[in-house]
Amino acid sequence: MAAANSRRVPRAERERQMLDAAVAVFARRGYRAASMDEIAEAAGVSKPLVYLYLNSKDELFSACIRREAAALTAAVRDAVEEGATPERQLWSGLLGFFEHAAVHPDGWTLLYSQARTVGEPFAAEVAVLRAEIVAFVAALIAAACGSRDVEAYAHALVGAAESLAGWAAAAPAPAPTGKELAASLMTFAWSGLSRALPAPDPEAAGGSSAAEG
Amino acid sequence: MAAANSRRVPRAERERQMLDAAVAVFARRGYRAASMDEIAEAAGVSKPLVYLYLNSKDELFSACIRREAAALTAAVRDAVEEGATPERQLWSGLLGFFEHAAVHPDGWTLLYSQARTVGEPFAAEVAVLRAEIVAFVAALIAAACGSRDVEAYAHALVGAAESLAGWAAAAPAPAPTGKELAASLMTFAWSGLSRALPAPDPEAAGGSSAAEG
Amino acid sequence: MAAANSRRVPRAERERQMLDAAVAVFARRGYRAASMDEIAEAAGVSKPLVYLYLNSKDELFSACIRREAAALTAAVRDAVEEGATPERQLWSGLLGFFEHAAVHPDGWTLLYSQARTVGEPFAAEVAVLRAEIVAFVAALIAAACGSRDVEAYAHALVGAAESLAGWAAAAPAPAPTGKELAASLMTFAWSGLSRALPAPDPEAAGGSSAAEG
Amino acid sequence: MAAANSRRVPRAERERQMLDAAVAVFARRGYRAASMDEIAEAAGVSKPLVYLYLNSKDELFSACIRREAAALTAAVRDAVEEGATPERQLWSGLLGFFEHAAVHPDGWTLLYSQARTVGEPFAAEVAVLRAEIVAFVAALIAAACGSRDVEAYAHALVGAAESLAGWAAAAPAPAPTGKELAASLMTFAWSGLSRALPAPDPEAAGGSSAAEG
DNA sequence: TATGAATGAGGCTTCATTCAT
DNA sequence: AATGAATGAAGCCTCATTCAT
Repeated sequence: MAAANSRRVPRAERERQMLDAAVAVFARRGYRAASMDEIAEAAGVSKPLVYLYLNSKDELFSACIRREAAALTAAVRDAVEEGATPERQLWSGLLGFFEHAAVHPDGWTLLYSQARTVGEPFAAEVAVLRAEIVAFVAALIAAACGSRDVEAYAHALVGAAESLAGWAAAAPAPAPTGKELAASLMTFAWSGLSRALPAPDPEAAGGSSAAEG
Repeated sequence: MAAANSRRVPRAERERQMLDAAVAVFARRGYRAASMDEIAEAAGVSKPLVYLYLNSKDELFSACIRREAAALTAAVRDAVEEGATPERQLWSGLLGFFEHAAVHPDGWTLLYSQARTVGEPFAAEVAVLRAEIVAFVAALIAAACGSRDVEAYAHALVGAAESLAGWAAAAPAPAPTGKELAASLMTFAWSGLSRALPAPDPEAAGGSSAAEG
Repeated sequence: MAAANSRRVPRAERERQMLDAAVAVFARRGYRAASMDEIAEAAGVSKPLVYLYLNSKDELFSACIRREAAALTAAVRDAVEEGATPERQLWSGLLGFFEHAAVHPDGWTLLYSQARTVGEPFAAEVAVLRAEIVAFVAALIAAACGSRDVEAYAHALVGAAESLAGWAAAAPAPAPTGKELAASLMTFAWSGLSRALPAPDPEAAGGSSAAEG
Repeated sequence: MAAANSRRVPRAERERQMLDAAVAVFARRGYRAASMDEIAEAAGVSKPLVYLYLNSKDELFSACIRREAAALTAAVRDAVEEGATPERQLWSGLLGFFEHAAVHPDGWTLLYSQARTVGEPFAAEVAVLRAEIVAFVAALIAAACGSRDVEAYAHALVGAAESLAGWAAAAPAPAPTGKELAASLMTFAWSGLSRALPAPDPEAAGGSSAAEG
């Protein structure tokens, strides 16, 4: 009824379809409110098949988290320009993050909103992911500014990025692009952290919003 | 059995007990996973009494949100030094926010983590609260910098504040104080927004005057 | 639908009704094939009430076993004439056993047929009960005959009693009475064990079938 | 995966494998708790093949009962020394029974414990088997003693034999041998039934002649 | 001969909610 | 003001069974 799937699909593809459906439903409803019935229908299969392949609601949710976390970290890792200045690395990482969040809003919501509020053991999985990101950002900040209080700054920056991603996802039609968001956040934060910076060159910083928009 | 409550408590007091219990349970478990049984037991009353006073799980949750939102906005409003400079207003508001969040972790979790992830109609109530805060911050930013992109900056700042509050709540024993958090955030953000600031050391940016006490 | 129970029954009585129904259903269907739906209907209550009072199918089954085991051991213990000769004690115990089994066929079936074939942990509970009975019988045999191989004889005697009880339960209309069964078994076994017995006096032995029938 | 079975096995062999697996699983778990999945895996084949050959769980269980019942009756029939005295016939039949039960514990459990507790129609099949055995024993008793109450005695004797077989199956390491069990039971019962026997020592009662080997 | 893919039906359990006192 | 007794509805999960190859 949901999707006009062809019968007799190989297992790997079915699993992907199920995970797609599950991510969407979990993101929209949350872990508890999502029903396996709804997920199965969204995937276009019967409930027992979901259990045959993914064992339980817990394991299904966990598989969703792991898949989306892997996709997000891969997107950011691939976006970061290795070898560039810390500032430029941060810029490119933010850009990768915002663009991934824009393209995969369900995955983003799953990680950011849902998985963190569900109790253990899921929250722990996401906490690890977030801690890695914070540590990465903290390292960049330390490399660039040698600032004290690096951890607080990193948490603030990550929180700001998350907030902007959520804002953009909920924004009406012409939502801010990833580039605009990254530029805003760099302007907002970076020049504050490295207050010595003379006149933040748009190109060096990754592009100010004025130059890019 | 849960709490050795005396029988025959006046209604207002009983309602407060119930809301206290409900906020704690909702914060810890989330809306769906919280059961009316657990809430009633935590409040030390029978379930029918909870229904007699608060009508339904939905209304109970809504009442929790409203009470905690009112408490949070009151705390911030009371903390803001009216008539001061925008910078100083922001500093004092952040301080009020962090201190309230530290003292009322369940209320903070309820608003920040749980109410936002539950579907409508609750998310809307919290979204309104957040929008008000963002608008207030945006106005301060505009007054101080005349910056374009004010809305993005406001979202970033609010997200940073939320992230720091969550970090502090989860931090081990000597958690950062509200003052430290506010100072970090002001340093991180404010001096970035008004790049012209001469010597943005934490004290100068965070509140140099009598407000420190 | 099942029983025209009056509403609002005190808990203790409701629990008894539920256990009665559960013993009957478990005895007839076995643990796995019995459904909580059928038990609830047989008890004349809704399923949630069964769970409210008895927690789970496992615990319900366990409660049935314990209740029926206690009833059976009490019936046998009360029937045994303490201080009498071993032979007479065995006779009176068998009589108590057969009469209890005849009056409580569901309880008997539950213990003898169903609980033993279900896996752990239930089988262990019944195994303990049976071991106690075998030990009691073995002691009587030893006291009376000083026989070697007492344990094997006790197992044989208990098995014979169980078989006779099952036969009587399944027999058509004029089923053998407890007295007849006990007399048959005493004739069958006792005089074999104490082959020295000269001419088993019906009264001393508890009554031969000819004398009693 | 379960058993490294070679592909393309002839049907008769495959059916035997399946029945072996099914008897083991049914004996261990009971009819309801045994799953076709577990049976198929234990047999080292896929589930559809089990259905192709044996049609349904009911028919599979029925086939198991019939095979094990036939094996048991064949074992007893082959063991009985035709033409010998009733006493000797009973002795040899018991010996055959105990030895078969010891060698085929799963088959024995299936017939004695599981098939009888499952509802119709299986219980009827086993009831027929048991009735035949009881009738055979009753005839021997009648032939030997001319006793009244022959049916009760036969039920008692069969029950005693079953109990001893179960005891031996559950006994620790040096379990009683079939010969020991048969001797105990003959001593216990036979000399009781025919109280006249002069010196019913186990050897005399159990089989004094060449049958001992 | 043999199997990977798939499902309708049903069972255990929990929960928000109400009734009668 | 307060509660013990009770239930309709819904969710997670498993199982016997079949289809298409």
